[in-house]
Amino acid sequence: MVATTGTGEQGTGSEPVSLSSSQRMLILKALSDPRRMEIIERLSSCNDCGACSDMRECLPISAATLSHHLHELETAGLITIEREGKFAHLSLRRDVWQSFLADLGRL
Amino acid sequence: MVATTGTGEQGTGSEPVSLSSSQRMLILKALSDPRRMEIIERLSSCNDCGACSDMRECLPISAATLSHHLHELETAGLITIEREGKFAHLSLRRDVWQSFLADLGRL
DNA sequence: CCATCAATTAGGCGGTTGTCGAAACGTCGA
DNA sequence: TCGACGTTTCGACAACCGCCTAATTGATGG
Repeated sequence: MVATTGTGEQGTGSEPVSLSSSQRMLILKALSDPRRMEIIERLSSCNDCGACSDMRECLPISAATLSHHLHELETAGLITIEREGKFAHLSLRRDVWQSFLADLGRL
Repeated sequence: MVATTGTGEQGTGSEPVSLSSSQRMLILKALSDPRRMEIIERLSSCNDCGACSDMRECLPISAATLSHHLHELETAGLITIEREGKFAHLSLRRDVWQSFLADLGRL
């Protein structure tokens, strides 16, 4: 999906990863939807509180639509979805987020 | 369109402006298209070299399509289009850009 | 005055995308 | 085992979007 740090996975790491321009485009496309942006904001504010169902209580969308949005965010590399039994735990990939911002700042 | 600094217009200023969340969304939508992102990159690298026709030489799109993209970037507040006679001079609004980045970084 | 040129507008075409309901899948508890 | 539940997949539909050509506007110069 997205480049890992190469020095080992660390979940919501904060060290820099390098993003290709197509990955940056994927991220921008992912963020261009209000619902997805709101998901990212929510994940960013609470460190690890994200189960899918928690999101549904806040967003006025069906489960199918939420799943679709989460898939796109995951494809863009912005979030990690850990499946445990029935539940899906979401977390923001802060390393990717930081690299994305650094990328835009370097313009 | 977009909030000015309030202390006077300065074109490609660099002091902070405050963006509403709908303006931020407009910017994200504007950036989610590869062509528009490329326009922003190009404007960012050369300070004031932007006439519409210069852009057309680099982007493989028709004049109508370019005009459409420029209009969206202008609506989002990311660029300024100064019309002088036949020509349109483009410039990146660096103040807006910086505020946008700061906004995302504050997540 | 008219031809030319830069840019915008109008209108339409085709592909993409957000959305949903329904069905399927996998897990957990009774 | 069976039903309930969280999540995903499927199939479809409507809206949106990027793109073009053609027509228009507005300015410049012969």
